[in-house]
Amino acid sequence: MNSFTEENYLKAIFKLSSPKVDGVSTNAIAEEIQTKASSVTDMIKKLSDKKLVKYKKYQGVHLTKKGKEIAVSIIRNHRLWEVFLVEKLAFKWDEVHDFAEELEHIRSKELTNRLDAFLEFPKHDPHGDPIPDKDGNIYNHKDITLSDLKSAEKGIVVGVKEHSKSYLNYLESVNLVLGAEIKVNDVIDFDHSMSITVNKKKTANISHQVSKNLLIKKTD
Amino acid sequence: MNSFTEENYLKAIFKLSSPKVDGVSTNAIAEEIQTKASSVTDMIKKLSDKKLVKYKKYQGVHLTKKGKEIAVSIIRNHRLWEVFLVEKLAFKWDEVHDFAEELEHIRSKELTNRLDAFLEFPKHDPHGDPIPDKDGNIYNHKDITLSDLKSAEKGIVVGVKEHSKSYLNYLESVNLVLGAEIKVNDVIDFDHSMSITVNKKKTANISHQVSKNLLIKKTD
DNA sequence: TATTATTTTTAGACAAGTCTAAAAATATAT
DNA sequence: ATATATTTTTAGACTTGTCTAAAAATAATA
Ligand SMILES: [Mn+2]
Ligand SMILES: [Mn+2]
Ligand SMILES: [Mn+2]
Ligand SMILES: [Mn+2]
Repeated sequence: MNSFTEENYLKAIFKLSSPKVDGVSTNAIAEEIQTKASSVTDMIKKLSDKKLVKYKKYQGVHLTKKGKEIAVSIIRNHRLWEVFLVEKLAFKWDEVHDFAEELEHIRSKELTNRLDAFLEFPKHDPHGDPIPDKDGNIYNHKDITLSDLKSAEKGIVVGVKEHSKSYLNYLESVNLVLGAEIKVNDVIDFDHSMSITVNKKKTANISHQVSKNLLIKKTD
Repeated sequence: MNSFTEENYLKAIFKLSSPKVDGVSTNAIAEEIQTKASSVTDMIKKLSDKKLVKYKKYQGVHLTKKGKEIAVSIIRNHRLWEVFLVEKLAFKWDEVHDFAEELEHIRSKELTNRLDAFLEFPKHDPHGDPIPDKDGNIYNHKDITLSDLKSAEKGIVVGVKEHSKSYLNYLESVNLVLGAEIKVNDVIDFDHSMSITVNKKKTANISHQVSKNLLIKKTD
C-alpha cells in the first residue's frame, strides 16, 4: 500500500504530465504540492523504487503504467465524492474540494464502483471535470475557453479550469454556472475583457482572467 | 488539529473508560490499539500536553472534556458512515467497519450533520450501536444479552457486542439480524448453550459464546 | 514484611517525510 | 567558449510514531 503522501505525489505528477513535456520537473512538482524541491527528490526516489515512476537524475520524472493507474483511480474517487457532496449532501461547488482531497484516499474498487452506481454514473464532477470510468478511461472535453470566443459567438459553460473558492463564488454571483448560455457582445482589444449576456437576461463585464478559465462548448 | 493516530488513541481510551475503572491502563490501550505499551506511554504524554487526557505516571489515564468530545464526534462519524454504506451503497453489515475506520477521521461538523440529515437522523448503526446526536449525547440501550434470557422468555435482537466478520456472517446464516424475534426453548445447564426459535419459524442451537454477544430487548 | 511477578516508564534506535544549506549539473547569456 | 544563473541533488538535521531492552514502580504472594 501507499501512503497519502505518495498518492498525492502521483496525482501531482499525473496532473503535470502532458504530451508536450517529456518528464515532469522537480520544481514543478514542488510548486504543485507546496513543498521543497529537495523533498520532491527524496520522494521521487522512493516512488522509483516502487516502480511507480521512471526516473533518471536531472531528467525529470514519468509515471509508469502502474503509477498512472493509481493516479487515475484517485482522481475518479475525488470527482465521484465531489458529486456526492453536491448532489446528495447539498454542498455548493466551492465547498467540496477539500473534503474530496481526504475522501479520495479511501481506495477500494468496490466502494468506488458502488458510489458510482449510487450516483447513477455521472460523467462530470461539479466543476465540469470528466470522471474516469471504471477502466480508467478519461474523456476530456476539448479545451475551448470563453476567451477563445469572438463577438456575437455563443456557447454553454461546461467547466472551470480554476477551482479556487473566490473564483467559483464570483462565477455564481454572475450566474456563470455549469449549463449557463453565453453570448459574447463585445471584446475589448486593450485588455481582452468582454461584455457578455448570460441566459439571454443578465449582461456582465468579464475580465480576461475570468474568461480564460471558463470552459465552453460552442453553440450554433 | 490532531493526527489520525492521536484520534485513534482517544477513541480507544473512550471505549475502555467506564464508571467502574478509575483510569485506563497503559496495557489495555496497547491491547486495544495493537501496539506496545511503551508507544502508548509516549502518546499519552503528547495527549496530556494537548490537554486531551489527564495523566499521572503509573495511575492510568482519563479523557478530559475536550478529549471526550473529540472521541464522541469520531464515533458519531463512524456510525453514520456505516449507516450510509449499508443503507445507500448496499454493503452488508460485516463489510462496513474498515471503511468507517477511515471515513471517521474526516472531521467536519458541517459534513457530519449533513450526512446525518441525508440519512434521516438514524438512531442506531447497522450493528445496533447508538449514534451520538449532534450535541454528543449517547443513548445506550441497557445491556441485556440473549444469554440473560431464561426458558420460554422472548426478545428482539437490537445489537451485537462483537463485530467480527465471522460472527456477523454466522448470525446472518441463522437469521439473527437486527429486529429478529427470539423465543428461548431450552437452556442447557452444562455449557449454557440454548435452543431458540427465530421469527416463529426456524429453530437453532446457539452456543454461549454466541448468545452472550447478542443484545436483546425483552418482549412480553 | 520480604520476595517475586507484573505493569509501566525510560533510554536509545529506526523509518517516513520534511527542511536548510551547500554542492553538482544543466541552461542561459555574453 | 566562458561566465553566470537556474535547477536539481546531496548531506545532515528534525519531527512523529514506532520498537526493543532495561530500569523503576506497583501489585501479588509467601
Ligand atoms: Mn476538486
Ligand atoms: Mn472537481
Ligand atoms: Mn464499526
Ligand atoms: Mn458499527
